[in-house]
Amino acid sequence: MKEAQPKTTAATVADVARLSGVSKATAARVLGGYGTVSDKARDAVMQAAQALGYRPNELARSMTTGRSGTIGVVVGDIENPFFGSAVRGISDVARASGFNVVLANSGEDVAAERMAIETLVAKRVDGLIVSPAQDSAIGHLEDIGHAGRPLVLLDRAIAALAVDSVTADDRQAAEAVTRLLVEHGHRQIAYVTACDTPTHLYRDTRDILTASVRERIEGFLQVGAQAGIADMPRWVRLGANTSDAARRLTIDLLGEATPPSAIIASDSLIALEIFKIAREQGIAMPDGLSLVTFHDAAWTAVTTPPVTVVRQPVYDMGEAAARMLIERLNGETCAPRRLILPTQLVERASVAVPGTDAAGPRIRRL
Amino acid sequence: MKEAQPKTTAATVADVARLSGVSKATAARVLGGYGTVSDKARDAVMQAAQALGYRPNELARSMTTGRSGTIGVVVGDIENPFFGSAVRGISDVARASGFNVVLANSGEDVAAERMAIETLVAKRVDGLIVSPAQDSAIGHLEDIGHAGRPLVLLDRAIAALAVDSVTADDRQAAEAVTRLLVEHGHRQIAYVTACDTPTHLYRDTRDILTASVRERIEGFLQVGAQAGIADMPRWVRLGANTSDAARRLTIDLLGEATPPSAIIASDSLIALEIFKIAREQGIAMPDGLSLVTFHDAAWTAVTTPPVTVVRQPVYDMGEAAARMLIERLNGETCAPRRLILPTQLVERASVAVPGTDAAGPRIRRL
DNA sequence: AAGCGCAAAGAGACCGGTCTCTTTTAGGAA
DNA sequence: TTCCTAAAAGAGACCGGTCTCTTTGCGCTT
Repeated sequence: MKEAQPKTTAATVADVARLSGVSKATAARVLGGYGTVSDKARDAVMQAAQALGYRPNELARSMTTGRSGTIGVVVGDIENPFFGSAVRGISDVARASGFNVVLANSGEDVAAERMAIETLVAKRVDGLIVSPAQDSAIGHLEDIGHAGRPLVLLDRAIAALAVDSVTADDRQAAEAVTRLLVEHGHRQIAYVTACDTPTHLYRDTRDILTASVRERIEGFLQVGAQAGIADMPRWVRLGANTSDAARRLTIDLLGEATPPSAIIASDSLIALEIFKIAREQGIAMPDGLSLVTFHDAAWTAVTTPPVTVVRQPVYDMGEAAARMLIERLNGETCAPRRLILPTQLVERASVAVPGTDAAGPRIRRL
Repeated sequence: MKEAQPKTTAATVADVARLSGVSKATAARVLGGYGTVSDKARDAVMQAAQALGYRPNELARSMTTGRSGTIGVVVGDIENPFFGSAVRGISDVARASGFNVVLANSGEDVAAERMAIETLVAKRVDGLIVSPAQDSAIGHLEDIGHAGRPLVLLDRAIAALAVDSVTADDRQAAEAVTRLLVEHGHRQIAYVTACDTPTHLYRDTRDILTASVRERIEGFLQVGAQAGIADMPRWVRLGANTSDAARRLTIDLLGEATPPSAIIASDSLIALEIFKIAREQGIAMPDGLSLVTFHDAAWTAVTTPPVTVVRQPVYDMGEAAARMLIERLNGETCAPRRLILPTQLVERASVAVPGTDAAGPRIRRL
């Protein structure tokens, strides 16, 4: 048994070169797959590499080439199936193009997001895909550009930032949802979101720092106002960013003097909590309470009643973001593209005319 | 405006040293936070770094130190909420200890898994956490050890591999679930899993290459046999690895001459499909069909009826895996630890005595 | 005043690749 | 046979940090 390979330290090109009796440069050419080498030399090098169990050091490679073959992704919460799908879309495209994905969780916290981005840039990822927690503090996002790395915003565009973005048509979707409820006769419609302000209170759409949510609330308010509903802003509820918070908030909401007859949930995690509470409190759905949620999570089709949802093309959004980023990495220099993908209102059975037993007139809307 | 910073290329320690009038070594000491430096020098260097917008190159740093501050994670499918939670657990612990997470998807394909691991090792991650798709081909897993990186197996242990692992007590859980069903009077109990063999047919537990699933099936078969149910193996169904496949398989299963009166789903994605089909076909649950699933996915509490599940401490498993890995990185050299976390049978209302209207006798089991 | 010890700073090798530039070798044309 | 050209191989700088080893400078002892 002559397996006596030094094991103390991994084999390098220099080691392989020495064993195969060629120069370091030639060995590097073979192992790195560039330049021209004779068949004879190639064979010798390959054999030596095999014998030594040579594994390239991608770190060293990246340092000289300046490319790491890695894209950084910063999302709010991977546990949220919304981001789960998006990340899957990203990583499928990435892999197909030979890129790796480094994932970081921001927990929707700007400070954490800033740190994550700093680390990723320091690690020399080739580019980044970020779902920015807020669109007010954008210094750290601009830094990405300064560092010469392309950035693609996912799910949340930022007007002040001239970079590629992929979002769903949140505004339009919110309008459609609100209109659907209004047309069913609802006048007390609440909008519940994980998004928050320092005061936990809603006063102005300018206080909402998450772009997608702001758009939705604007659409919600506008359609409500158009329908002649007074004091729409009072129906906006912020801070449902954990299941506990969502719970407490919903219970308070339903216990108010004039509770809502319909709730719009800003994500499927919130919708789930609302669903649970309605069930616990014996509120019949949709008669006692109508519910619509953003994000067509898998479970929404399977409840009783199944939930009417805004279907966002989440996986596709991830794919598109990755594709745009990789185009930039391949030298694309066109003006920033703001891709807005259409959504789909999937009517199931969680919306009814308030206070009736029947599911009410089936009104088709897109 | 004297912002004329060269912008062509990022500032390096050498640049900072030059501007601040100290040696490269001193500048490096300040910027790298090691060695001893005078306050005067420190100030000068910091100021220069500020002026030049210096950002450390983590790549170069990793190359000399040999540590990248990164842990690699390879899972079957991030879109599966099971892995979503686990990854969240991993990344929370990682971040708290100053590590980054590089995520790779294997799609439960060994070849993809091998490639992912190879890349991660080449990128010099400090250690890996892997959910191995199969426990037959383990060469690429052994290579991780050869490369001097610790490995922790997540959710699926491999007897032949002497490394740390974190799993749920799958065997025990499967036994409890099967016993629950048997005690309710079920004799036709099917087990549906995403796991597959080349023939798509189940013949022997040795054909099952995913450790956790094998354990479960063994427990399932044993309890069934003990209860005197003949030909248990015929109830094992493989290959429900996409929602389409799960669908087709379930439809076939329910259409057989003697359909099952109860189904055990190996993961929540499969359970969801089964639920959908039952609803479509007008099969009342639990009277017409009992259902139990592994993984306490959020939605299982909210359906009608809510689903009886095996609660696995998924987030905790991720946390534990990360913790064990980091211990190894900090020099822990004890014998491989095989951590098996207990599960919990959460009885809800999807299990009943077959063919009755009532939910049957409520039998407590753990 | 000489000697000692330690903090602070500098010089330069090193990590493991890539890549430019130079030198050697081989093959074909004149 | 000589010359020219292109392919193949080699030498060594370089990427941007870390780190060892050496030198310098200062305060303190005796």
